[in-house]
Amino acid sequence: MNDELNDLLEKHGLKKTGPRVKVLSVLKLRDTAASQPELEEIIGKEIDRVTLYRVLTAFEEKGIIHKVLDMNGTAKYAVCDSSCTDKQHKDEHVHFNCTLCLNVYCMDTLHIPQLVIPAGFTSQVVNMMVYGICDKCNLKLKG
Amino acid sequence: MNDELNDLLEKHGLKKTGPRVKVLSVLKLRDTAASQPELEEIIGKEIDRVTLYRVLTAFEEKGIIHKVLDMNGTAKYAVCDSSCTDKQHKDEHVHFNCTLCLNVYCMDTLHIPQLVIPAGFTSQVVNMMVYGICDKCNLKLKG
DNA sequence: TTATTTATGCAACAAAGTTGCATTTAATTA
DNA sequence: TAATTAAATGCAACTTTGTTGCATAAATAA
Repeated sequence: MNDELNDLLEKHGLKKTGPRVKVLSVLKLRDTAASQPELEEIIGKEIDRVTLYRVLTAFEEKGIIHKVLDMNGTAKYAVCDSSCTDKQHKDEHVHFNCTLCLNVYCMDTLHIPQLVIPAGFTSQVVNMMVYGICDKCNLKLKG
Repeated sequence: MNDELNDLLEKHGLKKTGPRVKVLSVLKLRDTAASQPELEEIIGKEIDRVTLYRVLTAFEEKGIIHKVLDMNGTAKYAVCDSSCTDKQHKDEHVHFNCTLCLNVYCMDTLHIPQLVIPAGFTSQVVNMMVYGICDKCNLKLKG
């Protein structure tokens, strides 16, 4: 696993530092996107708050992770599909934000429908977020 | 115009207060969504910061306006279609966030495509945001 | 192994949003 | 119309998320 992380960092031209390897390993293991405050809680004070923000920003710029805003406007990050680069993010999938547990899921299989936008406007990126109850919370409610 | 605003407040069971009429009149005249900080700048210190937040929250709960998050995670508000109520928001249209002027437009004519979401998940609201260059900024760039 | 570039940690700051409480105002009722 | 009451406002203080500047430390290159 550590080799994989090192390769990923190297491939994107990032130095292999403690904080970067740690953050990347945490994100890789999750099935939901994580915010800086969440990572801070998971990792603890071994990594500085500001470093977390900078690591996340660096990863995003290099196309290792992508950013999604949750329903509160908090930035959450998830590991990108391996085809992402610093030139182009291929995160054009739908995201799901659970209104109970607040988790954000990448719906990798759901890709965003094409839109015809009005003349005069130019589209760069399209974002689609479904708010609702996730599978785990639904189980808790019904079960 | 003032009659119209009063009617709107009354219809939704809200007292007609100075701050509410003022905020509603400002929002009605705009073609882009406004955040609390923007409203604060437009209106000035005649209305308290906290009151602005509370007025916006009240309007949203009653279905007079709807909330959209811009690319920075800041909440922006726009007047709803008249068919909105506190029970159901009919703001299922696409929003456009200009990456230059940061304005958020309601694309009232573009409605959000239907999605089939995975089993186990329950959808409540769907949000679709297009990021790009708006018509006015495109004119400035090309003209 | 040293030099150089880059990343980290710390402190301080900034913006957006929230909470508690006293005061004022709008609507109600007498 | 005046008194009552419920709700809205203003103010102060606070919280959370995110940013900036700068000195120190660590990773790669020479």
